[in-house]
Amino acid sequence: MSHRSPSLLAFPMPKHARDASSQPRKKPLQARSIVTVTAILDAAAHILESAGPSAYSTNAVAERAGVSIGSLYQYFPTKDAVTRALIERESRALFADLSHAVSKAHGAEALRAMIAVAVHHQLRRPLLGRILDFEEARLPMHHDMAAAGNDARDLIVRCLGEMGVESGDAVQQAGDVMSIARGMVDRAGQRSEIDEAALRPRVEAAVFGYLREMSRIRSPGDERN
Amino acid sequence: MSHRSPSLLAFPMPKHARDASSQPRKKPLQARSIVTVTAILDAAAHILESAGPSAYSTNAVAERAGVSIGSLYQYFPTKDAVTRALIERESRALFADLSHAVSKAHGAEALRAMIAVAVHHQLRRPLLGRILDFEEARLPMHHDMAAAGNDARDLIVRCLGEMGVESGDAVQQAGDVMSIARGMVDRAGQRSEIDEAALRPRVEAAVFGYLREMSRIRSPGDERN
Amino acid sequence: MSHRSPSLLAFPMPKHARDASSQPRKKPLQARSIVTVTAILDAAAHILESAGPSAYSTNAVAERAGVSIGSLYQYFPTKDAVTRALIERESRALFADLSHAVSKAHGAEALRAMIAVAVHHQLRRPLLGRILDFEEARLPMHHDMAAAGNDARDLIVRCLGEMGVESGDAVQQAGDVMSIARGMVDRAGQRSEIDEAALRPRVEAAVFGYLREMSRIRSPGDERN
Amino acid sequence: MSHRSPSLLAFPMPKHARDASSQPRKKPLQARSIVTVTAILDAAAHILESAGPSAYSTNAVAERAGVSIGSLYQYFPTKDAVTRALIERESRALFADLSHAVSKAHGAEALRAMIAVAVHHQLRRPLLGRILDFEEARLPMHHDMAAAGNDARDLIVRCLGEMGVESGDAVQQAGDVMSIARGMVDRAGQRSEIDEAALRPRVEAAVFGYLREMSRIRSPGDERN
DNA sequence: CATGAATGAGCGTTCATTCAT
DNA sequence: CATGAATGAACGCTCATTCAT
Repeated sequence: MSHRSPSLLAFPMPKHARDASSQPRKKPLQARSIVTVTAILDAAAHILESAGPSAYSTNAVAERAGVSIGSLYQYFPTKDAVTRALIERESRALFADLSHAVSKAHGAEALRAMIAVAVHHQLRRPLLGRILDFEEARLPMHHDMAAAGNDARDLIVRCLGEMGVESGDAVQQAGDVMSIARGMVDRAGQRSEIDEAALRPRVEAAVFGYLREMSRIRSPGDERN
Repeated sequence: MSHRSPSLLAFPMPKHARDASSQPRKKPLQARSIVTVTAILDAAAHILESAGPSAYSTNAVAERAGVSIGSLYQYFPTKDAVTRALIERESRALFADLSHAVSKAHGAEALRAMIAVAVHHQLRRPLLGRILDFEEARLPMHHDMAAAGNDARDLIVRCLGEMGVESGDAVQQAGDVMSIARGMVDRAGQRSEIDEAALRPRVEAAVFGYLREMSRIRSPGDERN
Repeated sequence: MSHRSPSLLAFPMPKHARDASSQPRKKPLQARSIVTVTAILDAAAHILESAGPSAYSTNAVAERAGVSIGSLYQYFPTKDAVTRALIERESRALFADLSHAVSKAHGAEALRAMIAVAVHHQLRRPLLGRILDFEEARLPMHHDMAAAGNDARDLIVRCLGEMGVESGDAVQQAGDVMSIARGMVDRAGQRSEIDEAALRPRVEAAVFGYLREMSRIRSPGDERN
Repeated sequence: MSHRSPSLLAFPMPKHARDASSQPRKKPLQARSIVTVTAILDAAAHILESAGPSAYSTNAVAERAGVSIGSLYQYFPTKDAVTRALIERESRALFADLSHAVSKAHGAEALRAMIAVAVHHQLRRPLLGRILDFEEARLPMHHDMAAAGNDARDLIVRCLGEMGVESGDAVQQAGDVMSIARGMVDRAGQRSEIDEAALRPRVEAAVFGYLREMSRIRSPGDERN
C-alpha cells in the first residue's frame, strides 16, 4: 500500500497534499472507467486551452466531463494528479508519434521527420502545450514520467549519433535541439500560426544550422566562424 | 464600475485609468508614489520567483512591500495590473540593456552582444522570466507594451539588415531568432544552468546557424555543404 | 510580523493545519475586534450546545455571529482555533469564579465553595461543558492553557493542604476530586437536572466521603473499613 | 423512505427496520450475517479507538471489515446505526461481566466486584469507552437500549438494598455511584493510567465514602467526627 | 444478496476587492 | 491619501448514501 517514491518533494507542496502517493486511485481497467478517465482528461484539456488556468477547477472539469465531482476524485486523488495525468497522456502521444516517425528513417532524415511531428503536434493544440509545459515545471512528476521527457531526447541522441555527432556531445546537443524547436513552435502557436509547411523549414534551418555550427566548433581544421 | 465622483478628474490621476482613456498613461510622478510602486513591484517579483505563482497574492505583495492592501489598490486597479506593470518594467529593463549593447556594434557583432545580454538577463532571474512570459501570454497587454516586444525585435531587424538580410525576410527571421534564443535560455534557466560562458556560444550557434541556413534557402546558387 | 510561538504541535494535526501557529491571527485590541471575537465565540457555543457538533461548521458559526466567513478567518486561522478559544474562554471564566470562591474561605469550607461554583457552572450550560471537554481531549492545546486545567487543580491542592492532607497525596487526590465532581455534574447535566440545591450535597458527599476514606487508608492506627 | 415492495415482509427482515416496527429487533440470525456484523463492529471499534472519530467513516469501516460499502448498508441503515450497535454490544458485554461479578457476592462485596469490573473494562479500551459515551449522549437510542444503562444501575440498586440503603434513596444513589465511577475511570483512561490495582481502591474510596456520607445525612442521630 | 462506481451537498479555507475610518 | 477589517464567491476535497450490475 505504500509505494512511496524516493523522490523528496522539492518545494511548494500542492496545497492539500496528503501523504498518499498521488497516482490514480483506481487503475481504469474496466471499460466504464476508461471512458470516465478519458472524459475527465478531455475536459481538463479543453478547459485549459479554451479558458486558461484560471478557469481550470476540479468542479469545472467534472461538470464538463459529465461526471460528478465525487467521481473525479475516485480516479484522481488531487487536482494536480489530473494535471499530471493529462501531461502524461499528451507526452505519451507525442512520444509515440515521434517514435514512429524516427523508426522509418535514419540520421538527418529521421530528425526532419521528428521536427515535422513536433510542429504538427504543437500547432494542433498550441495553448495546451504551453500550459502543460508550465505546469510540468511546477509539478513533482513520477520518475517514469520525468524519464519520458528524456525518452524523446534519446531519440534525438540516436539520430545525432547516426549523423556523426560524437556521443559525448550528443546529449547536450539533443537537449538544445529540443529547446530550439520548442521555442520556435511555442511562439508560432502563441501567434496562432497554423501553416505547418511554413514553419517546418524554419525549424529545420534552426536545428540543422545549430548542428552545423556546433560541428564546426568541435572539429578543428576548418575555416572562419 | 468606479464609484468616483465625476468632479476633479482633470489632473494627476492617482489611479490607473481603467477605461482606456488614452491621455496620461504614465505612472505617478510624485516621489512618494514612485517609491511605493517600486516597492510593490519588487515585492511581486520576489514572491513570484521565490515562492511561485501560488503564493503570489495581493495581500502577500502588499505585506512584503510594506504597504497596506488599500494602498496597493490605490496604484493598481487589479492584481493583473500589478503583474502587467512588472512585466512592463522587466521588459523595459531588458530592452534598455539590449539597446545599449546594440548601439556599440554593428551586424553580427551587435547580434552577438544582444545574445550575451539576453543570456545574462535570463540566467540572473530564471524563474521570474519564465513566469512572466507565461503571464504575459495570458494577459491583455496595453498596446504600447505589446509594441515593446516588437521594439526588441526591431533591434534585431536592424542587425539583420546590416548583415545583408533582405528587409522582406528580416522581420520574420528576427522573430525566429528571438524564439530560438528564448527557447534555449528558458530551458537553461529551468535546469538551473548558471554558466553564461557555456550557454552563450550554443545560443550563438543556433542563431547564426539558423541565419546561415535561411540565407542559403533564400539565395540559391551559392551552396556549400 | 512573525510572532511564532515556540510550542511545537503535539500530535494529530488538524486537517488543514498550516505551519502557522494556530493562535488568533489578530489580537483583538480594538473595541470592534473584541465585539467580533465575542460574537464568534458566542455563536460557536450556541451552535455546539443547541445543535451539536455535527452542526458546528465555520460557516454556520459565522452566519450566526453575523459576520462573514472571511472575517471569522481573520481572527482564527482554523476551525480548531475557534474551538480552542471557546474552551479557553469558558475555562478562564470557571477558573475565575473558582478563584474568587476559594479566596473567601479555607480548607473544607473553601472546597465546598468550589463545588458550589462547579455545580453552578455546569448546570447552566450542561451540554456545552461536555462537548468542550471532549474537544479538549482531541485538541493540542497551548502550554499555558493546558496549564489552566492544572490551575484549578492547584486550588484544590491548597484546600487539601489546609485540611491536613499530606502534600505527597494532595495532587492525586485533587485530581480524583475533580474527576468525581465532573462525573456527577456531567451526568446531572445530561439528565437535565437543574436543581443545584439537590445536586450540591450529593457532590459534597462524594468528595468529602472520598477524602475521609483516603485519610483512613493513609493514616494507620485506625480500624477496619 | 424505504423502497421495499410491501410483499414478503413476513419473515427474516435482513435490514434493520427503520420504522419502529416492534416485532423482530434481533440482528440477522444466519451464520454469514453474524460474521459480517461482527466484522463491521470490530472494524468500527478499531477505527474509533486507533484513529479517532475523524477517521470513522462508513467507507473506512467497510474496508477494514473486509466487506463492501454496499454490504455494510445491508446490515445497517445509517452510520449512526453502526455506532448504536457498537454501543449496544459494548454495553451488553460490560453488563454481562457486571452481572457475573455481582452474582457471586452480596452487598458491599458485590459492589466492590462491580467496581473492579468497571475499572478493568475502561482501562482496557479507554478511548473507545470515552468516545462511545459521547456518541451515546448524541444518539437517540432504542428504548430497550436506554434501558440497558438502567440495567446496570439496577444491579447497584440491589447491592445498595442489601447494604441497608432505603429503596427510596437507592435509585438515586446508584446513579451517583455510576457517575462517580465513570468520572474517575474516564479520567484515568484519558491520562493513560493502566494500573488497575492503583485505581481500584481510589474508586472504592469515592463510592463507599459517598455512601457513608449519604447514610449519615439520611439517618440523623448517628454521627461521629 | 454482494459489489463498488457514482453522486452531490456541504465542509474548511482563500483571496481579490471594497470602503468606513 | 493610507489603512486594514470586512466581504463572499469560489475553490479543493470528503463522505454518507444509492443503485445498476
